[in-house]
Amino acid sequence: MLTLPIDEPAMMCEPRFGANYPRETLPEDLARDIGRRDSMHEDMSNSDMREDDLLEDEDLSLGEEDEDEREEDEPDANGIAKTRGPRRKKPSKGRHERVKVRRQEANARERSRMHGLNAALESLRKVVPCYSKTQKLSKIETLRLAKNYIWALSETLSAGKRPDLLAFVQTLCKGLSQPTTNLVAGCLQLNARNFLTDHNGDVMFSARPPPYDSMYPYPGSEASAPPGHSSSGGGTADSAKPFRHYNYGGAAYDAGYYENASPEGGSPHLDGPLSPPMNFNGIFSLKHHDDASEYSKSSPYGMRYCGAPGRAALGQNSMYRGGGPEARFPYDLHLRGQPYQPQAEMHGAFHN
DNA sequence: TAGGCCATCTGGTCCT
DNA sequence: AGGACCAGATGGCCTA
Repeated sequence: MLTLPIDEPAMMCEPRFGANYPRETLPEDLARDIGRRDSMHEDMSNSDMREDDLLEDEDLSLGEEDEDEREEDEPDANGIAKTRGPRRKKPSKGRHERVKVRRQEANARERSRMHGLNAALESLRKVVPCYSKTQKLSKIETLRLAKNYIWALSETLSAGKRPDLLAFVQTLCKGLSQPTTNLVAGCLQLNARNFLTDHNGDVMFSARPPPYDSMYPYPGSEASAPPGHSSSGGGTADSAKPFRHYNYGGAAYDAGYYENASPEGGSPHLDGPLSPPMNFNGIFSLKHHDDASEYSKSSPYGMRYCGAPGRAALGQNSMYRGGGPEARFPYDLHLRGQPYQPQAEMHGAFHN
């Protein structure tokens, strides 16, 4: 046989994770993954090795010395030595090995890069609403939700007044898939059917969230509506329609609070020197709570945003405390010279 | 079984 | 030359 063993350590492992990617310095999961990949690499490399076989056939016909710099003219189809034009260098075995090693190193770098990207994405998952280890948001949904979250929080600051809960959640769910929308709604103990879409795909309000209404009824609301049964609140035919995700193009916002453009329309206008409110929403403080298990334990949805320890979900600072529809958000803004703790408040509202 | 999601490989491009 | 980044291709896994 002309081929080398494809699982030859010197061929497959040593160059691949040599100077640049020592296996022992890799993250644990990456090293494990690489180990798995190495074990899988036999069949994965088969195509390469078939190609390698052909190349090595040529190489063997050329001999062992490096032929990269050979100057002899190769005869053309008529047997006449070509003296002009670009000469096609046959890859020598040494050159081919170097190419292969570089390719393997590039693959390892690319894997590492993608793992870093995924790690960053995972950290992003932890600071947007509805983090769950068991039901992870997809990459695209994580990015969309993060964008909506930033936008909604920015709106909260720029508006300078209490936002409407449903409008906030609707903003969060803009453009998200239905499962993700349901997830967000579930995190906040909302029923997704409460923000319905009309036949144009625009989100419409049909009812207040029954769980909150039943616990903290608004004046005149149907306090007897059973929690979790949204259709009983609205009672309309629309309320029975399956929830569809937000339509980006024609978003129907709560006119009172989200009167600006959609998240797709760019950052909301801010009067301050910085466009987005920086370091506002407790995201950074969340870094101290990387262990989401403690949150998920107490959550009926297995998520950390429902009933975090040490915080009364529906207590004094709850967004659902009494009052009218304007009093449904958990915090007051103290914009001028007053102590202002929006981080903790927003954290409590959406990271409980 | 189709579709969604994901990890990985791979070749190209750009930059240092 | 080599690394970072990107996008296309591919195959595996999972779910409706």
